[in-house]
Amino acid sequence: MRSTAEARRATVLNAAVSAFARTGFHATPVTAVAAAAGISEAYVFRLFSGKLGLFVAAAEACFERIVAALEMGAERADGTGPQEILDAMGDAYAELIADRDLLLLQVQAQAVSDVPEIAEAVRAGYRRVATFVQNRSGAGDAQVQQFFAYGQLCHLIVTAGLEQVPEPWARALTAGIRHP
Amino acid sequence: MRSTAEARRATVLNAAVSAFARTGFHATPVTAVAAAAGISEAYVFRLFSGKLGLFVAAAEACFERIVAALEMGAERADGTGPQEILDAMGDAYAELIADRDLLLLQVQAQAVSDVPEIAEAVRAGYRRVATFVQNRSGAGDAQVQQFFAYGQLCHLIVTAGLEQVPEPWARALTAGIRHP
DNA sequence: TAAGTGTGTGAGTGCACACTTACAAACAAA
DNA sequence: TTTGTTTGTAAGTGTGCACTCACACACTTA
Repeated sequence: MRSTAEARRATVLNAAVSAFARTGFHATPVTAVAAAAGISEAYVFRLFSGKLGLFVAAAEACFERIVAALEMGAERADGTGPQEILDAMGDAYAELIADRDLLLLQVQAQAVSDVPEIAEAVRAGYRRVATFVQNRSGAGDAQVQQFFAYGQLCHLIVTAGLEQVPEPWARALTAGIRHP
Repeated sequence: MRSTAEARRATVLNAAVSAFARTGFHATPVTAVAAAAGISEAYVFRLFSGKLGLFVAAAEACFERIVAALEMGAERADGTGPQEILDAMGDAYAELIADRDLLLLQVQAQAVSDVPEIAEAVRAGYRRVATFVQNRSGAGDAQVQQFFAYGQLCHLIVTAGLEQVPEPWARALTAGIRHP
């Protein structure tokens, strides 16, 4: 036995997050994530229930990591006020722009939410993230809403590569967004 | 001659916007948009240079319509101040939630922006929309940025169907967003 | 009427890819 | 050593789909 199935599942999941983030659900063959994980395609199908199951698992892992990143951010907040914690979380989230994977996978998942299982995973993920942000920061609805609005703006900035665009309209959209 | 190629191109484009909005680039066969347009698949390929060209054309049409919708909104603004015009545009954009097509196609296009031609179309589209918003409203960078941030939040609300979710976190995210 | 031009399609072709199956090797327990 | 279980794969299978091509019909012009 080379390794346990559980360990394999974890490495496959990592590969899946990256692969699906880059090329999306329909454009990433499971051979690609199998190759990235260093195992055969057939074994991926044994470890996960089809491509859809793999994608849903990757999405769940994605939201899990986002909550972890926000928690890390909140811990190094300057103060204990809601807005201070929210700002610290925002900085932590903006740093994920370096990763790209977690940002992009959310966009990919939203795009394929005509598949009911994926839509449910997206809702569950945002439920998890949003309730965490509410509870951890103690902020009001309007503040939380603003937090997520600017988070979504990050998705546009990353997917369209607006950081690289020197024109005024792009500067306006990216102003104040931390880049690492 | 049943019709001119130009007229056909327009109806195909309408069908393409709807079809791609729902199922995205990779998951919509051009047979689907051909069927929706009431013509053969082969003729679609004669009217457009491949599936990619069709998608890019659809995306461009999408942004064109968005600018038109914002213009309509701006015209019925209460006052002439930047924020008043911006708010009126925001209401107009929120009404597009009823359409879904224009909202969703943006999400789909962003998701496939690993294809260079599509990324460029997205940038061109947002350049068009953002400069229009800037010029037409006369608002400052921060206001414009906020406008787009909440616009992107609309995309999340629509794709995840958050309007239908009665839980507090979803209410927080959707608060104040006009539904028609 | 003959030739030319624009509109339209049926019937392929080839390939990518989701998923299966038959099989093998490593390890454990008896 | 034998039997069983888990990890792993090579080699298919079937299907969906992007794109092509040969061909036909409508309409115009000389």
